[in-house]
Amino acid sequence: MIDRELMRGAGPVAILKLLGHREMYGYELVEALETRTRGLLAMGQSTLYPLLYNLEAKGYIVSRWVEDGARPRKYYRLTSDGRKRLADDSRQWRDVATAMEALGIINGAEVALA
Amino acid sequence: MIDRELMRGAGPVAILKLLGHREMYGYELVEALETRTRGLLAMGQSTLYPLLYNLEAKGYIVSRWVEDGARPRKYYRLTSDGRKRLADDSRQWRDVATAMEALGIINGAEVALA
DNA sequence: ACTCCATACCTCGTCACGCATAGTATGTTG
DNA sequence: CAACATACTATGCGTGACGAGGTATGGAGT
Repeated sequence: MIDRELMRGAGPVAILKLLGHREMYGYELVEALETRTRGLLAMGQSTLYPLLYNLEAKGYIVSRWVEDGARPRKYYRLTSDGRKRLADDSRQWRDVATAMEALGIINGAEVALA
Repeated sequence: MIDRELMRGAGPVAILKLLGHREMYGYELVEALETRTRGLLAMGQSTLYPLLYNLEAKGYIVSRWVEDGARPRKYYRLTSDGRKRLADDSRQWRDVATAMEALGIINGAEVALA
């Protein structure tokens, strides 16, 4: 399991990325993170739901209730602002990964950034 | 510049890694992060110093004052606990990088973890 | 029928941490 | 002799993860 502080940086991007494909509901996201990342980025409901409310409040995602099936579900999808945010966050993650490699933390190479 | 939440996960490991090579003092670390990561992981003094105090309080690093030169400097070095923590954090970072790749955030591949 | 687990949502309180801001003190440079 | 660089310290605000606890319904086993 991953540390809390690492999750702070990784959580939102992961959610935005998943919602970038198709609309999904909360419980589904919890399971998707568990299976798609083999538990590495797994987060509980008490982490996910507030995170979703936060992303919605900031306008990166929007929700709609669907009452068709057995239980009511709240589906979320990305807004255009959300796509921008996802693109920006992804760039930041690539940057950090680059820096981590430069320091020799991710890979053993440890070269100064040229 | 990277977001503060991302820094929360990246900051401590980066410092531990730098101190893994040789003992360094605060101001030197600020500059090392700036140059070694091309500003990607740059942090100000008000972020670094409290971070150092925190790592020392947890026993991952120890400090000693050196009065030889022009100004007094406080040098920090890793403890054996610090090495363990560095090893553990590095593993977590590799895990997160793996998960980010699986989600297609770092690289475009986007494969499920096999 | 009844129990238990899975599904699906929501809420509150605690704790940690980044960093802006501000302060102190000395060496170096124009 | 005024700026600027070096070097460390202290404080307060805002943000967010997550444990713990709560509600309600569907399905599976006995």
